[in-house]
Amino acid sequence: MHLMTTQPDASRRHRYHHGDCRNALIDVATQQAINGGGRDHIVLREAAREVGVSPTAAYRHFSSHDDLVTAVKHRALDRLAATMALKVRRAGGDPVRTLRALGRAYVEFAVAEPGLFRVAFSRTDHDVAVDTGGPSDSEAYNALSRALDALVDAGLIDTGRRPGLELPVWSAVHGLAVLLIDGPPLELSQRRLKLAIEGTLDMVLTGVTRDGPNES
Amino acid sequence: MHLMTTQPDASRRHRYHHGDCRNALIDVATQQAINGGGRDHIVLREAAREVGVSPTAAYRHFSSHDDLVTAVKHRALDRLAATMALKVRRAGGDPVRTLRALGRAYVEFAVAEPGLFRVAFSRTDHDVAVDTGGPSDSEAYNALSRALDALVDAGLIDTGRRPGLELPVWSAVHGLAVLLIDGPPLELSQRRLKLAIEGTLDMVLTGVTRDGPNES
DNA sequence: CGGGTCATGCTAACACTGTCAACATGGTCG
DNA sequence: CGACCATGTTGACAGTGTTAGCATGACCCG
Repeated sequence: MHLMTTQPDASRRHRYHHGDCRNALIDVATQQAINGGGRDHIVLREAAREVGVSPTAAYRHFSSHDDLVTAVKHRALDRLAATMALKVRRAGGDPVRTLRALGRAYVEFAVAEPGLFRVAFSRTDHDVAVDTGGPSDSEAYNALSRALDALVDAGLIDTGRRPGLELPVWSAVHGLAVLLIDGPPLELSQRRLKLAIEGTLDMVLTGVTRDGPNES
Repeated sequence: MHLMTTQPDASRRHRYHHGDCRNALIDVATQQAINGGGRDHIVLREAAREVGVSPTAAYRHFSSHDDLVTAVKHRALDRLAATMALKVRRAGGDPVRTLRALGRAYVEFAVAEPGLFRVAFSRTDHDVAVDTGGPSDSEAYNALSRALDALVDAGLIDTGRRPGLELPVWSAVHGLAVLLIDGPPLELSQRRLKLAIEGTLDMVLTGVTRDGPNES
């Protein structure tokens, strides 16, 4: 079967007998998540088959199926952070526009790549086992923190209210993303989708910068 | 095997040969979701085994595995709506307290029953196939709508801003719930959890009742 | 009252999946 | 050159969703 000549033959990148099978597997697993729309659609055996490798070969690179989806999960989180960083760079220094760009990129990513977004926030056994560091390990979370700090510096957020503000803001944006892709069918037109996003961002910014009726 | 006497014997409810096997299956499937913490842990064969029935018997009541989890999903949504309705009744007529009670009940349910909450908002093939009616089919959503209307009536929300306000508010609460049970490990103490919930509700109420810096 | 029909169960089987144990083999390096 | 180790492979096992075909009890109608 293996028609491998003795020559090293570095030109061909299509044999994984000492090409990186690991990344190849993550690639197709990622594609499975994208096409299928979730983590249940990433199936180890099919991925191995597509890579052209035996099912058990995957176990040289991943300790379990769950380990593979964890790899995809981190890749998905990276892509999310990357697109957010890109949009933020285009916001010009203004803190309000920065926060809005952050949130907009977040939910637009979810809508554009629901499969990736779902596995990015899917529970993996790996997470519950080893103590995954808190949210500050996420570059997206840190970007949010910096944006809020900038709003304080700009005098738009009262310093006393600043602590613990990340979670409410993140919640609003994350919730919108999740509801749009997994909630009840809202059948939003492109226009109404935009309105929902901007409306949510309005609520967040107002809620964070102003004072309101705080009777519990 | 079937030691069924000819007498109707209505007293015994423990045989499912003409007891309702369907509800029995939903019961143990629901328990699977609760114990396992998600929809992947609800497995048809094991449920049938536990009910004391052959695997294929389930197919007399559910067209597929997915159909079973859809049943559990609706049960979960009902329970969520029920606990919300309970808490709202205790809020006394005040519209602000009502909205807060609504949100609090929502995320407290998610934290108390993560398994049920996850399947309540998990994508099922059944949903994508038949056109499940919009969110107004959900009693919880309608309760939110009424609470917002009450805030308008109380003069706390400008009438012009009222339309489309359900989604942002729901997003904030839903996002918090999801992040608490599936997001990065925040290791919140009971006290900090309370603060996160109330802080989010503060943001929502302020954002909804006040006016803010709306540069897009 | 008796016989047929239909809902509801059962068994056997298929195609898959994740996972493990045991074996093979190529490249690397002392 | 020869041993080692990373990386593959084959074969098997348990468990899953799902289908086809068969059995039988309960109920209804003539």
